[in-house]
Amino acid sequence: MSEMDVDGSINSGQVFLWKKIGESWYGVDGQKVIRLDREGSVSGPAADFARCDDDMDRIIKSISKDTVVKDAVAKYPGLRIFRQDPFQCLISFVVSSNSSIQKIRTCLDRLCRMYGDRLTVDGEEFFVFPRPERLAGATTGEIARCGTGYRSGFVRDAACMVASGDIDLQELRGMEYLHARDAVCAVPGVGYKVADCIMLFSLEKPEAFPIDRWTTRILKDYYPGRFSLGAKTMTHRQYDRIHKEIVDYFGPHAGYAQQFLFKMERERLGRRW
DNA sequence: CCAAGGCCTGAATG
DNA sequence: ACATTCAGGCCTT
Repeated sequence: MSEMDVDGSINSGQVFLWKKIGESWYGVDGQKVIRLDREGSVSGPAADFARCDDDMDRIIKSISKDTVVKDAVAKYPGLRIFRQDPFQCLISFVVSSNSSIQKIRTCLDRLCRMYGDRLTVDGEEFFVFPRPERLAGATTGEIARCGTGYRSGFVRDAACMVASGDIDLQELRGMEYLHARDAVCAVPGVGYKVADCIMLFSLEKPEAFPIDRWTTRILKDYYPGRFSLGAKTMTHRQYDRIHKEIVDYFGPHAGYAQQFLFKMERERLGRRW
C-alpha cells in the first residue's frame, strides 16, 4: 500500500481545524490534539484517527470501476479518510451547509476559542472542540458571534440533543446505514447531504456518498447518463435513488470513490482548501 | 410528492 | 471603493 499523503488528506474537505507547524500537522479532534507527521510511525490516537486499519489496497480495488476513478486514485494515491470525533463532525457539517470551506474554518475556530478548553501541545497553544454540554448551555445569540448565522440555533439544538442523550452518536457507529441516517437527520440542520458527511467521516459508514453541488457536477460531467441527475431540485426521493445507483455502481466503499473524485475535481479547478 | 424561496456571512467578482 | 453574486443545504410553504 502506498504511504499516506498527510497534506492531501487534510486538504480534501473532510477536516477544518488543522494547521501545519514546521514539518508536522496538528489538528483538533474532539478533546484531543492529534499530530500527523509527514510519514512513518503513526501510532496511538493518531493511528486510529488516520484509519491505519483500513485495507486501502482492497478498498481502492473495489472502487476502481472505470478510468475516471482509476485516474483520481493514481493522482492521489495517499489520500485517506479520517475517523473523526462524531460530535465535532456533526457540528462541523451543520455549520458547513450553504457555506464555503474557508468560512467553515473560521466559524469552527471561533467556536473552539470561545467554548473549548485550552491545551498546550509541543509548546503550541490549541483550543479543543467544545463539549456538547458547553454548547448546549450557550445562547444562539452568543453562538452567532462565531459567524454561524442562521445555523446558530441548529448548533445549539444539536448540542442539546447530544448532551441530553437524545441521540447517541457512538451507538450509531454500530447501526446500519439507513437507520443511522434517520437518527442523524432528526438533528435540526442535518439533511441527507450533511448526514452522509457525518456518517462517512465519523460513523463508520463507507457507503455514505455526500451528494452536493460538486459531486452532482462530477457525476454529470464524467458519467453522463449513468445516474438519474435530471431534476432541478434534489428531493429526498431523488437523493435516495441516486445514492442507490451510486452504491450499486461503486460498491460498499462508494464514499471513498467520492473522496478521490472530489479531491481531483477541486484541484483541477484550482479551489483553495 | 415536488418546486420555490428565504436564510447569515464573507470572499470573490464586476 | 461599493454593490452583487455565490458558496460543499436545510426547512417551510
